[in-house]
Amino acid sequence: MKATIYDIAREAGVSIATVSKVINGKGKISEERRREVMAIMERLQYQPSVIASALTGKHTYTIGLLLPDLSNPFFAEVARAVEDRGHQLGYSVVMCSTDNKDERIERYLSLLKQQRVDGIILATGIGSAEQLKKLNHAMPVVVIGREVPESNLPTVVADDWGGGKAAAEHLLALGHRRMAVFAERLSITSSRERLRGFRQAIEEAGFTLTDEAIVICDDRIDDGRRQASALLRGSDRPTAVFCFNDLLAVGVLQAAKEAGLSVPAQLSIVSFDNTILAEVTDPPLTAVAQPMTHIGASAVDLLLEEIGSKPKIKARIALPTELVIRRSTGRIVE
Amino acid sequence: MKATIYDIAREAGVSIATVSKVINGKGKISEERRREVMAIMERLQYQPSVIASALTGKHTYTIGLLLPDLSNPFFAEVARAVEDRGHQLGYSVVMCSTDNKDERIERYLSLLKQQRVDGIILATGIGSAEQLKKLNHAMPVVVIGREVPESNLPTVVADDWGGGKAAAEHLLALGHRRMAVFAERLSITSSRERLRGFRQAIEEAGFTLTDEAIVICDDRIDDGRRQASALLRGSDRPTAVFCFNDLLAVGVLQAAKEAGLSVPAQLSIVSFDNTILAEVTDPPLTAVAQPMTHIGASAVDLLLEEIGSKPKIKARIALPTELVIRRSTGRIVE
DNA sequence: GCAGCAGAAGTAAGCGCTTACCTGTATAAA
DNA sequence: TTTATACAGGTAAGCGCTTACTTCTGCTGC
Repeated sequence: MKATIYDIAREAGVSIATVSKVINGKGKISEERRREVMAIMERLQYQPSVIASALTGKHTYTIGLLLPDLSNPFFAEVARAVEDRGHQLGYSVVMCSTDNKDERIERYLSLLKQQRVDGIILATGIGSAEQLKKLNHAMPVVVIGREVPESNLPTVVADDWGGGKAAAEHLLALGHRRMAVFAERLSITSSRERLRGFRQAIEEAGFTLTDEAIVICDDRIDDGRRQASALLRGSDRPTAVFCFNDLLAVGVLQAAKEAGLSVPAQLSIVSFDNTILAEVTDPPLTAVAQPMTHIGASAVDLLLEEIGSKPKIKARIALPTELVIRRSTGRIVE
Repeated sequence: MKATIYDIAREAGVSIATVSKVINGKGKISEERRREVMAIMERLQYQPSVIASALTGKHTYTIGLLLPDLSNPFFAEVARAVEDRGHQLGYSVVMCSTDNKDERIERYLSLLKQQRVDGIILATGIGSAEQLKKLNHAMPVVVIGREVPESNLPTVVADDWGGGKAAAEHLLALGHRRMAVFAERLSITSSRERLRGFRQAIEEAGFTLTDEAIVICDDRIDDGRRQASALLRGSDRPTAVFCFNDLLAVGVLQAAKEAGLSVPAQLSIVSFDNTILAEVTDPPLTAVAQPMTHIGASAVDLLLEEIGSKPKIKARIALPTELVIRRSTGRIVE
């Protein structure tokens, strides 16, 4: 029913080796034969089987993308970029939303191995450097958005430190002194870097950021809101908060409104990521923009390099962030 | 380097057929042997090659999902659901953002065929019923969110008609009479159904919806905003608008604010989809909710049924929508 | 006029599995 | 004891490709 290389060969009166060669542009084939064969492939709507060719030890032209959640706009955007760049280069990409759960990660990894994907892009928290090394021993891996200290894996990250710093400087320039930070788990390097940059700018300005001012949240709107509600209730509430992603920022914004605080007159909010959410709230969010498209595309490029080349130059790409000033930040109006 | 079925067989002192049988739970194998073999697979970290088994004429355990854009929250949500259900059933899913461009659709389809995916879920506009039939001739297809009149393909849709009707009834109950509709291309059935439901409710109430009140937009915030700006400028502007998705609704909301109109006091907005965007705007949007998770999961179920069974019962699933009332709708305040 | 060679094509051995079919053995039926 | 029979397992033929190697022509160059 479906044409195979044999059908093409028979129809063209040549051997399957010849057909294979014209498909892959290898070996010496006369221009004449090449045309004939191509014409027949066209006529029979022949689609070479990636499956079969993969079995011969080559590539499957498939890569896996592990991320926490596809329905999170940040990751959706990155995923879109990975997909685009991948397809552009002839690769399919298999998406895996892990919810950051070890069990799911295990399952997906196993599935991807069975599918013999050519490599994996990890944008999700995976256990130890140890595990990662083991994984990388099995197949090429590129890590997005996180440094894995001792793993020496190719990585693409945003300039988290610089982003944190820029956020602080912006807020300082507006006269803010009492600030809070809403962070996801500080176990991941990107969060720590954002915090480090933020704190450094504050200290350089001669102020301090106490540990109490750091709130750890789940990566969800409602958790941001819940925790912000508590924080904003106090009389020594901050005049500005820096959120480590848009979801948290939305939560904080909602809490502020519920508490009757006007943004930015009484509370300034700086977010991180700059997904579509930042444009849609009211006021729209000042945010440290991550180059999501760039991140995704770079990860693919790195991965394919890894897949293709022997010399394994473990690259680490850091992409610049950019502070996008919108209306959620301003001077305090007494 | 990577263990194969031969390695397992050798190690266990059995034939590869036996190993294959224990892997797939077929044939008669003594409990004892089974355990032995399993233990060895465990020890050698054996991962059977889906590639190889696919070649034997079975499944690749991969399905393709074609959608317009992964970074659109609506589709991201559906994609997440498809992915979840798919993985749950042992399938990988390959995402393809088509931007609704024929050229991209073609490329993806060809890629998916070469990858020999077991089936395809189509959530994107594809040309004619003709093309679809041809595609379905090549492999199982399930269509999401659209009826394809003469194709007789398994389909999962939301109750668009009911959603449109509910939107109108809500607005009518609030006293609105001059209403506009912001729609994506009316060439797709779901848009037409929403419109039909909306119009029907209006007519049943004894009013009419003129063609001038129907604005066709691209599926983007800025296009919604641009067109809304023009519409809201007139003195005979509507008091309520019904948008066919959240992106358009956000655009309309932004335009309203720019025009100095307060929502809902001077303009009510009902959206469709109920993605995260609807919760995040200010005011949050009253919206006809689509059961995105349910849609995605059902599509997978339908597809796997299609893949597995001979008798081909072409199902058509219509899932209920639900009006979620938030603060973007209300009575006109003179 | 012939060795040497490059160009063009074919041969056949796998890649890692599944499966139809065959074999050998212990048990039940005759 | 002989024969049928279910069990447990093995044999080997592919699935649709790639590729190292071989073969056959027709030229070059001396």
